[in-house]
Amino acid sequence: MSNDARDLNDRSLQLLKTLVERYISDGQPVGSRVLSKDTDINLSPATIRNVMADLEDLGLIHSPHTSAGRIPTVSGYRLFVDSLLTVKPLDSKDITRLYQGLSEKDNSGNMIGVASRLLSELTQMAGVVTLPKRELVSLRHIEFLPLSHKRVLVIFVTNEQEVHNKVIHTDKVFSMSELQQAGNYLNSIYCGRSLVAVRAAVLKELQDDQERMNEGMLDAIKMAQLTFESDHEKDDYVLTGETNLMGFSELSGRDHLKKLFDAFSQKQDVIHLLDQSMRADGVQIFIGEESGYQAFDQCSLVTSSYSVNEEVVGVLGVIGPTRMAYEKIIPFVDVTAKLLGAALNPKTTTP
Amino acid sequence: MSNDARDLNDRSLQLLKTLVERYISDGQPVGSRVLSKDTDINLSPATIRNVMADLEDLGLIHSPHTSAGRIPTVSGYRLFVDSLLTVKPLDSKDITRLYQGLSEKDNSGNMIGVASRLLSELTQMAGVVTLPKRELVSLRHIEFLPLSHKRVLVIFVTNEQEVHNKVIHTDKVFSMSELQQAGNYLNSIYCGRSLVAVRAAVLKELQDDQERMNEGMLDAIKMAQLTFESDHEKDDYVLTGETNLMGFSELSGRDHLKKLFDAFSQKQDVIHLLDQSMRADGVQIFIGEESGYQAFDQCSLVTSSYSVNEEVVGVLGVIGPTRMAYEKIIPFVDVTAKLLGAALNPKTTTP
DNA sequence: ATTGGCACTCATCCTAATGGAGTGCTAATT
DNA sequence: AATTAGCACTCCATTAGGATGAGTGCCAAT
Repeated sequence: MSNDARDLNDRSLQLLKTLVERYISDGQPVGSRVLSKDTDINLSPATIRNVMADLEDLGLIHSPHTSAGRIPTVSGYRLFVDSLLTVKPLDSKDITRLYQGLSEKDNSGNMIGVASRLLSELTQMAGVVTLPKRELVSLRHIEFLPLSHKRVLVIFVTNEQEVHNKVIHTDKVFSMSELQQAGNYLNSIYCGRSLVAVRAAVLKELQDDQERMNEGMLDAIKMAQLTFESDHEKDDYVLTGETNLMGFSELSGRDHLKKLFDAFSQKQDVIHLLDQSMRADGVQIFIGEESGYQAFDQCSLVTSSYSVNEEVVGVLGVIGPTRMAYEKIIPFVDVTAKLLGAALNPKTTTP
Repeated sequence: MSNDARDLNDRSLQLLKTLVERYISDGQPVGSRVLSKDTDINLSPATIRNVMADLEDLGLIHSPHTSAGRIPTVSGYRLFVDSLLTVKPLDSKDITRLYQGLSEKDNSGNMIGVASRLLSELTQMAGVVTLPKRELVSLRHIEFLPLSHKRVLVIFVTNEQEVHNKVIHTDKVFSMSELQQAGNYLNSIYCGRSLVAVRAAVLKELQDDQERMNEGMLDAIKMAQLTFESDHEKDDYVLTGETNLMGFSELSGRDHLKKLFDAFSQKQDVIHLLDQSMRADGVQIFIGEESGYQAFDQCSLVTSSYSVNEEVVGVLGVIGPTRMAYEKIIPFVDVTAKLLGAALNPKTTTP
């Protein structure tokens, strides 16, 4: 008696595969009987029961109670998606929708939102897309406007056309023209550099010799420091189609749903989870408890990082019940990530 | 036998009042027995039953089934909030929280979000705040940045410190400096005027004699026109604490919850509803079906417009189950609206 | 006009009975 | 040795019956 998944023979694996597929499509615990009719290999229910007992010993499936069929455990799903799953090609209608949606130049500046909406609409689950990483984002333009009470409104544009703004508190009152000069100065030296680079450069300037700068320059640098000092704009994401999740009976326990939606509005757990997918490229999957967050106990997350210019800048994915059609969702997320990356790449944009 | 609410005597009204109060606090249909013990006027259950029968005839209350107590109908609630309700003074802790939250100058630019969060946190229901009306918002600053493919990024600031942006498509390619000049020109003539005024003025310029303008001016006006042509930035709102609503059993029917949340993300129904409160000032209440939207069947909406400089600029409110503590929520919404108005008023801001 | 009394209705809760799906085990078969 | 048929068993789900209790409506008495 061994309990290692490696000495499972092909037949057992085949059986596990059909079991998972069947459970995903029906949502009912699947018994030896249906399994016997569903597989090509002709085996009697009795034999199948023996195999299932083995699979249960290995912790790949389990029955909710004595006289029910079996349902996959998290490990079962894991083995399924890692080794057994046969990916289905994308529906051609879906490809078209994705391609159209993500290539329209009109939605510039809201590509992220569009991507998220496409994910949720076409999968009928929740779609999530992180905003591109700040670190890999370059400064396009910066500008200051005076407010009352020693406050200054900073507007800066990154990555061609993303507009950000922030209010900073200054030591003294600035006039409109002073601020304009500061803006011009900063634009002239920092334009085109990444935000982290700017931040580093600014800090260095402040620590180094301040003598060789005139007052205006110093003020400008100080304001830049205030603007970029912290991760003021926490990594964020766009989540859509949450309501689709309310339809799934397995998530519908009242507490469960509340926890899930709370996690969505708290954001931090989701962010942390998505962050983990940032490192790997390609599709990554968190099944049920694997995520480590209670709120996602009954959920799976299929994610993929997306890249601009060969560099990973963000993550997108789909959130749904553990029992989801992985074979369709995985390629779907994969393609969406690639299309989004391409759409965000300024070099590949065609007139 | 008449069936007009006007010939209800004081006793019946008193009874209705306690019935509603009782139902709001307990959530159970209330019977003649408890009502008899709960009122000052000593009446036997039998008498009360007679009165209740009258109230039922008038459509103010009804029983879910033969042997249950009575619960208020929409009309019952309506009569209650209009004439019977005794408003409770705000909890002093709540006042403090509101006052602190809405007077901190740091959250400038996100006052709306803060207000919404306060509403939802302190009421444990959903809070909603519309963004201030564009029409009553004045242009502070406008600026253009060139993008690829004859597109231009417009950034404009309204109302001291709200930053908006939009991408417009132009006829020809502009250089950075051309765009800068256009911005300067527009700033010099339209600054300080309301967006609607700007829009009107721009249209007039275009229809009138274009001869007396030079090319640069004309380009600037055209771009202004593109920027302000439509309600591109649809009236919007900030909604928080939706998840609080999942706790209420009366809203927890799966369909119901889904419809409600769908309405939240569709936004348009909510917007339309809030719009109606724009006209009236002071607190306004929609009870259950009164709203006219199926999704809000089981909800009540307590709203109030908020004003800056005596002028109504937006609406805020609380969304919760029909069975909510109106006597607390109404003054709460009222005060929040006033504090938000004050907080948004640039003139009253103190150093 | 108010009240006590009484029959009646229904939801809720508990219990028991039944049917069915699926299992585990054993003995027979290939 | 692997597979299968058969059988007893377990447990869920559904149904039906019965008790309980809250609350009503109505009528006759006060």
